[in-house]
Amino acid sequence: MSFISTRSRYGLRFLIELSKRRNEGPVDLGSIAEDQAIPETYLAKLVVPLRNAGIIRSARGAKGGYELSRSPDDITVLEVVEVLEGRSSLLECTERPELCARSADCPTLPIWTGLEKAVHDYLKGVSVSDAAAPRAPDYAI
Amino acid sequence: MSFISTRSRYGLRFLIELSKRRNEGPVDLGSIAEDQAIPETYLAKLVVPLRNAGIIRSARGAKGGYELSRSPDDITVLEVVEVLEGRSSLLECTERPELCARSADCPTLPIWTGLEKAVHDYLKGVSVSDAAAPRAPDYAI
DNA sequence: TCTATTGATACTATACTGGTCCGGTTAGGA
DNA sequence: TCCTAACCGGACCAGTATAGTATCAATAGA
Repeated sequence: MSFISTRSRYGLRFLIELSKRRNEGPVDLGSIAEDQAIPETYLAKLVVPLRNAGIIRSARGAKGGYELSRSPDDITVLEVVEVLEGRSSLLECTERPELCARSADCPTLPIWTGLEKAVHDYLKGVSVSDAAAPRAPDYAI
Repeated sequence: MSFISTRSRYGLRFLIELSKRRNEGPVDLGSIAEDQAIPETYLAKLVVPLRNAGIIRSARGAKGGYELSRSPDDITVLEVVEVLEGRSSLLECTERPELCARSADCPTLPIWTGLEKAVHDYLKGVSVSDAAAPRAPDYAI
């Protein structure tokens, strides 16, 4: 549907689970997939970019699984979204203005750039540990 | 690609043109399509929801065309985006939480709701006349 | 009536989303 | 050592959205 697809949404829920189960050692994908009701094979694919980005680390073999490789305080939702959506931007125009011949004097460009910044600032201000917190914090409505 | 597709982008540029050519009478689609370098047949489709929403009005026949039916101060970019993207939300979860069985205690829902609000507030604060202004106003970077 | 212009509908190519499937690799434990 | 739980990687697929194109009808001015 959009900028925030199931990739980000599932991925974030996965990371929240990992943060709740810290110091249990590696958590296997299947158990998270099951209790988050996310198709395991699909989740398995989301996990790849998260690992490549250094957000989680994996352990292979029996008793293997995944764990956060950093404190959940240090993982912003912005980073998760960028990694999982594979782009940092809502719009090509703001990310690569050179692709648009009109960008130099496009009257709408500053609007989209401003929107981008609003989104960016908001997402950067929320971390995985905020998300995992039991009570609704101040980023909520 | 996303929440802000060519529909919103073309549509907004179209409205900005109309606002610049106010009191010329109805402006024909072809001339705007040409100088904005937007495929005319595509733009013709975007114009329909804008008319239905009461943002523009049309005149048929020779010397026909389109004009803003309100002051460009009274048309927010939020309205344009909502009308042209056909939804008000980046996410199903925030728009129709009842569709998701988990929404009641989904830890990520407040995050997406907050993001939604940030986007909404920003877009509501910019009008077509702001966009048409020659100098970059304060909504810009 | 001729012609410019909107209005409405149907069609299409391409890419993205949200998956599934399957064979292979790694490593812990009996 | 061998079994098996778990990760790894790639191919594949159906459905939907995006960005158009094409065609024809309706309307109004000259």
